[in-house]
Order: sequence, then C-alpha cells, then structure tokens
Amino acid sequence: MDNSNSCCENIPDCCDMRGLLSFSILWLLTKKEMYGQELADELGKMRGIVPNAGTIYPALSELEKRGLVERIRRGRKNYYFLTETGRLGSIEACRYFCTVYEDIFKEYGNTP
Amino acid sequence: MDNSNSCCENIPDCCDMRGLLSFSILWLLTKKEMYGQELADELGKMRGIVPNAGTIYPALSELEKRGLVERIRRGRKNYYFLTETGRLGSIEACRYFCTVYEDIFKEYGNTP
DNA sequence: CTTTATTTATTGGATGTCCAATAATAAATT
DNA sequence: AATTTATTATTGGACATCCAATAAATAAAG
Repeated sequence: MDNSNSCCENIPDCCDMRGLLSFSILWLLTKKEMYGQELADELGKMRGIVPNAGTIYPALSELEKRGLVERIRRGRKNYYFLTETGRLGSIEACRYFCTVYEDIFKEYGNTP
Repeated sequence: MDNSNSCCENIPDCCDMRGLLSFSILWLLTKKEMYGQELADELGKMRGIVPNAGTIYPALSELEKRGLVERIRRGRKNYYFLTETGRLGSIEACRYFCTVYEDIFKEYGNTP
C-alpha cells in the first residue's frame, strides 16, 4: 500500500503539526459540499495523512452541534455543507490564520 | 488593561485555532534567540493572545528534551536558541506548513 | 537589608486532535 | 436471500495546547 503523500513533502517530525482540523474542514466545505470519506480524502491530499474515522466524525458532529455545518442524506452518504454562520466563520478564521502566519508564508511559500 | 490584539483581527470563535505552538516557537527562534517571556510576547504579537506560563514553559522543556533547542542563562533570563537539528527541523516544518495551507493563503493572504 | 518586580516554573483540569479497533447501517452484487 | 462493499459511527487511550492559580528564584530598587 502506498502511504506516500501525493501533495506535499515529508511530514515533519520535529514538532507537532496537529490542530486546525475543524478550521480545515470548514475551509474545504466553502468549495463544495462533501460526505465524510470525501472530506477525509481531501484532508489527506492537503496534509499527507488521511484522518481516521475516529478523528473526522467527532469533529463533524461538533461542527454540526455548533450550527456551523448541516448534513443531508443521499443514499448512504451524509453530505455536509456550511450554514451561513459556518461560511462567515470560515472567512473570519481564514483571515485570522493568514495574518498570524503571514511572515512564514512570505518566507517559505511559493508565491509566483 | 488593553487586551486588544495589535497584530490581527479578532480571534475567530467558529473553530478551534489551537495547535502549532512548538512549530511557531521554532520559527520565531530562527530569527533570534529569546527568553521565555520574550517568546510569549512575540507569540502574542503573532496570534493576538499571549500564551500563559503553563503553556509555554512545558513546550520549551519538551523542545529542549528533544534536542531542538538549548538554553543559556544570562542574569535571570534563560535564552533559548535552536540547535542545528532544530534549525533544519523548522525549515522542514515551514515548507510542509506552506504546502498544506497554500490554497488558503492564495485566497485570503495579502500578496502585494 | 527589605521590598518589589521580573522571570521561571509547576499543578490541575479542560478540550481538540490523533489512531487502532470495533461495529452498525445501507447499498450493491452475487 | 446472502454476501460483499462503502460509509458512518463509537470507544478508549495518547498527547499537545490552553488557562488559572500558585510558587520559587533572582535581580533591581528602595
């Protein structure tokens, strides 16, 4: 089984890169509605590791509980999509995120 | 007391923005060596919240234990600086970070 | 020398993220 | 109908990050 990451360089082992899961989910959902596994796969493309079911479903439930996402069932899939609160919240969070890590991106990002 | 953040917009409440503390510390230490409170203040400038002593000192101890930072005492201050491993690790982590969140930065970052 | 301020440090509790393991449900296939 | 596959879901344990509260050690100020 190929465990290499299609998207990014090796995952660093020098420090913990956990966090920002809910943030990333909200951002992905600004692009299109997705069901659980689809979201997990997209997160895998971003980060190089596909989050486990025990990681993603509790996060989705929490976001739903907070009124940031809703779901609709189609066949056996639960499609998640942003509420208006979730969409506004994601924009706010993305702006904050970019301000916080701006300098790191200027230094290491590929800005063509 | 002015608790407003000098650097960034309001901290979002839609999702958890925790994580990446050790990553941020390592990055700050690529700029200059710093003592604990100085690091906490710099993190405050970045993120809008100054991390508590109970947050930052355990993180520094862990980084030291892993051989990523060392410290030298001057007066009552412990100055932390990167080891060679820490410097290389930080670069690796920054590259990974920028790849993972590239699209968010393209969308929300201020790229003049 | 005594007091004050700075800096470092620890404890305890909360929460989010992480995985492995297990299971339940529902659609598709045989 | 029975089996297989896809998808959702939960449990339990680990760890990083977060704060409030408390304290100790050291330098500076009086």
